[in-house]
Amino acid sequence: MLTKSEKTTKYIIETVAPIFNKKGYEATSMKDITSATSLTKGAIYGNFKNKEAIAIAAFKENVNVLLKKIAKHQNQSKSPLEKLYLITDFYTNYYDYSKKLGGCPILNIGVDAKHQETSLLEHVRSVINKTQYNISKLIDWGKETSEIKQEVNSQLFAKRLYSHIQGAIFMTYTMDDEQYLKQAMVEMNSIIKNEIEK
Amino acid sequence: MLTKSEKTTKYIIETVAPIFNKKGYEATSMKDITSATSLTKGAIYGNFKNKEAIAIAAFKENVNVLLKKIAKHQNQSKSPLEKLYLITDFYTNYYDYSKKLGGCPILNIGVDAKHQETSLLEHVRSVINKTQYNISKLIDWGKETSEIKQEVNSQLFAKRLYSHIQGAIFMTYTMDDEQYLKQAMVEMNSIIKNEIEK
DNA sequence: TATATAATATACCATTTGGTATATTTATTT
DNA sequence: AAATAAATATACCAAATGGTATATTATATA
Repeated sequence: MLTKSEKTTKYIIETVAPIFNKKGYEATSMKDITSATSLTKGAIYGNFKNKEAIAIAAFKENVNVLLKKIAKHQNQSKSPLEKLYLITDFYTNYYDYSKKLGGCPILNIGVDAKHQETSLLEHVRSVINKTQYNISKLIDWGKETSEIKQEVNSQLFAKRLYSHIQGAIFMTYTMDDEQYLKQAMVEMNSIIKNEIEK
Repeated sequence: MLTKSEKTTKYIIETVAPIFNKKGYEATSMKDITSATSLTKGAIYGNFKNKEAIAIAAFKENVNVLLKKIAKHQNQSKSPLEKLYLITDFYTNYYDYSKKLGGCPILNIGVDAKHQETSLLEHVRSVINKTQYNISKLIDWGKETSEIKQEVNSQLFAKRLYSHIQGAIFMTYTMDDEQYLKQAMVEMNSIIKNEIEK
């Protein structure tokens, strides 16, 4: 069972996560945080060391929610190749979904953290590396099950897919045009079909 | 000839352009601006209405410098198809180049401006639309000169190319890994060769 | 129920924020 | 050179910033 402060901590994180994601680290003020949570500074600083700690917890929360959602989506199939297709399938509808999070945390915090002294950028990089690693392992697994061509460079493809997705997310958000994301996923599907699938 | 205040205005814009690009609108303070320029608030506010006006001027400056550089690069050839290849060629070395500007202004300001009340986002969108329009016109021109396949959807391709480039820029910057950009441009070249070129 | 402890609220702090009114300096014109 | 106009510097403002010390209130333990 959670103690009261653990519950408060959880409540604060979940409440401010979309705010930090939308506005970024510096543009989010303690006033934003106390207003959104209806708590006072005493409650906030009793549960977090400083603003940076809240921002990091908020980013981790967003990423956790997102990665769990993707993992669940991938569970629809047990085949590595199909799981690959389920990634592009997930991102086809990512615009609507990620709006609930306040945007794409990787894109937003990745860009925002570049000029800061926080450790947020390292967290972003870590998430990207882990995600790309998972994709490359999926490819390797597909080679073992003979669904995927042996000659595919799994790490290179993972970077390629990830870069493609992030570009489409940026364009879709900036232009408020979902076609970028939809079209990019159509393109990735045909790349998988033509270049990856055996 | 420039008046004194015109010279000062120009000097301020050129000096603060990379700062706004790096840090974003809210995170750049008037103190940053006065320190960087060694001018006082009197000089700054004598030449600009407010901080927002400086940020917009700074963004326009960065975009102008960038677009002129690309245009010059494209002048190496007079063929529309070759000009297309010169775009990917330009972005192959974009990491080093854009560092001087404080990063990619489209990416940085595009993400940063989303949560603001400034008109910066509209400016970003305008630049993206114009750039994509130029690319699509290049394709159309290539169709006329019979260098490019008639069946290519020029507008769709322009969006696809732009999205690809921006994704690679984001990844290269966030991961500090130029391979994303280099690899993406190799990929785009082969797409042009296989899908666009007659 | 009394006591100890944990959690939250309040009041305050120095510093910084964007912006302005006015004084001073620098250019331009007569 | 004197007068005028333009440009910049100085001094100030109220409001907001992140953070802290302490008071108060809930909660858990004895």
